[in-house]
Amino acid sequence: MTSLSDLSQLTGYSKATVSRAISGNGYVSKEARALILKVAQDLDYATNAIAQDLASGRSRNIGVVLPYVKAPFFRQVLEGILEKNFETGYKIVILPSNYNPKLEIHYLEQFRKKAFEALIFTSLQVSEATILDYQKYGPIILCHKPHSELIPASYVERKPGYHKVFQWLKEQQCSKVGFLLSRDVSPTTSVTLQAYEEVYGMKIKARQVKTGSVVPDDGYQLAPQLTEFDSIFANSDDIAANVWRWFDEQKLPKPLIVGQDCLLSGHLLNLPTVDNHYLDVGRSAFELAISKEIKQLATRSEFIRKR
Amino acid sequence: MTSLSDLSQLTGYSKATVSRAISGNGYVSKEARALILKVAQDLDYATNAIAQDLASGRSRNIGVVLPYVKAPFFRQVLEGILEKNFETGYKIVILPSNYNPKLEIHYLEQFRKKAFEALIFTSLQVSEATILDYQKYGPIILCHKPHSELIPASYVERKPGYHKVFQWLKEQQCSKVGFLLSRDVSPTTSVTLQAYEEVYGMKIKARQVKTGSVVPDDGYQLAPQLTEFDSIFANSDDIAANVWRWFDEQKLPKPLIVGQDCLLSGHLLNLPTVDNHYLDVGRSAFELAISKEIKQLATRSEFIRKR
DNA sequence: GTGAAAGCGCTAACAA
DNA sequence: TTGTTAGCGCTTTCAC
Repeated sequence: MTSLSDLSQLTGYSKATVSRAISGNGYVSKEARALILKVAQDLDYATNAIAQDLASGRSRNIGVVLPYVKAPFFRQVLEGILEKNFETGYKIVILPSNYNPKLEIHYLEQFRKKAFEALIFTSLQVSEATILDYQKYGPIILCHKPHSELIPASYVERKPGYHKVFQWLKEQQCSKVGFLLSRDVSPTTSVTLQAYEEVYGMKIKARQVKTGSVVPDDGYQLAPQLTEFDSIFANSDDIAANVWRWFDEQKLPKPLIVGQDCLLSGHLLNLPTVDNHYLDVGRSAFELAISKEIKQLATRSEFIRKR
Repeated sequence: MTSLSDLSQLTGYSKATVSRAISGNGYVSKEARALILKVAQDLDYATNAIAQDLASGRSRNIGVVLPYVKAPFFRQVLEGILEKNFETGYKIVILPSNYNPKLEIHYLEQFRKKAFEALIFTSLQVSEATILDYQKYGPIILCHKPHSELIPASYVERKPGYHKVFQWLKEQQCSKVGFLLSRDVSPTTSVTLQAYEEVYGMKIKARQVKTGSVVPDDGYQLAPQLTEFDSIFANSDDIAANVWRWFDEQKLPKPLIVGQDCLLSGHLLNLPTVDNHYLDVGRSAFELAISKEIKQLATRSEFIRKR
């Protein structure tokens, strides 16, 4: 555990000179540098990152709050963040929230204590007011469209892709569209239903919508409730694929099944899908996190009919 | 940016008393505490995590080195780590290596500078000698079986599961087994071929083995070279599924295809698989990281014929 | 070119 | 119960 003082003592130079020699900031004579570096080498000296952080007042940590890593959305957003972060010198810290607002608050508190220089929320349980509150401690980025204009965000503009989906389903003469969604109320849910209503020009009926569709197997579990439809819009390829599997096993005629997120499962079964470009969401979220600009970046989703 | 000193000045109490009041360590009179906490509240005071780290000499960071997050192995090991870490107070820092030894060294150097209290390598490019070298700075855990007994590790004991695979293939009268592997030389490769040779009692022939099978699509690309086999052992369900897809598209009779890792793709197509329990590998790796014990934990793989 | 000294913000041993 | 003091290890002015 060699420290700067040790080097200072052993070389006879002051801590300041040693610091300069080691860090390379400021003038040091050739001989001094040589000696100091040599002794440092011999003693296996390394600067203490924590002390540097304290002295410079920065942690270079960026926290990424996410409920879990399995889901395509969270996984890919994370991937985008890591990609952009590559070799920037920031450390990406994973903060699992499990959708628990208490935990989110806990992370916000750590943020307040300067444990992180920025926070990226891939999912938010606490209120936007709370976020607005904590913004004074640094950049907090959301990964969905906030109500407030004052919160930086990087999100998917889903409408365009969804419109295309429903236009296509309409062209295919589909008149009974069923929906698989995760929750009753969520921004994604409302934009989905809105797009449908705009294209089909009719209000959606409650029975068209099945919620509780989160993990792949939910597709299999919910499929029996979908026999009345001629088409299904699922919230993920993995789920869509499991709907397909149920119909396949039952030897029932299959409805048109549209998935999302361009996953392997959908590819294998040749299901149409929506590419939501989550990677880009992650990339932009990272940019926002280090830029300290308050702006909102939208990435447009894209309907992929054939692959 | 209120600091302890500010509180000390404003309340008239010493920094020590304020520190005690805030942290809850040590005696403070009711009145003192009340006053101090009130002023702290009013000033929106928060202890500085970096300063605490410096004073306590710990970062509470654990670095996880991984080439990328897409692959099931890395993703699931990470998941296991995060799960075990949940609410321990450690911060899990993702260190993408891209299989680049230079980067690995870079992270080891940060480790030396106390940026991390422990390091988990899910994949290792640098030599074990290098790891042995850096061990003096703290625990470094590997996620494959090391040659040296002196390096803590959590890994999959693949032999048992693989044996079962080949026994089953033999029972099914498969006499021409093809292999899809990522690299020519790797611990996994050799254990795979060894298991085959032990069960079949014969040397493997070079033409049975196709390498360069890494991402799902590689299965599709390599499939045309597999027509001579009556069975295929692939290194992942995703890859196995793509082999299946190619045969399906060509309307060729399908060989028995065995995958690995219990992924959705294999499930959809009802392919036999090997569960390598990567989650457990991650969980144990984390335990090792905080335990500072030098031991090696093996998780046995498991053949899953029907699901 | 170099060094003294003052911080960064907090903790902890010891005294009072 | 509280305060004094001395760090933790490094950076950075500002003189010399």
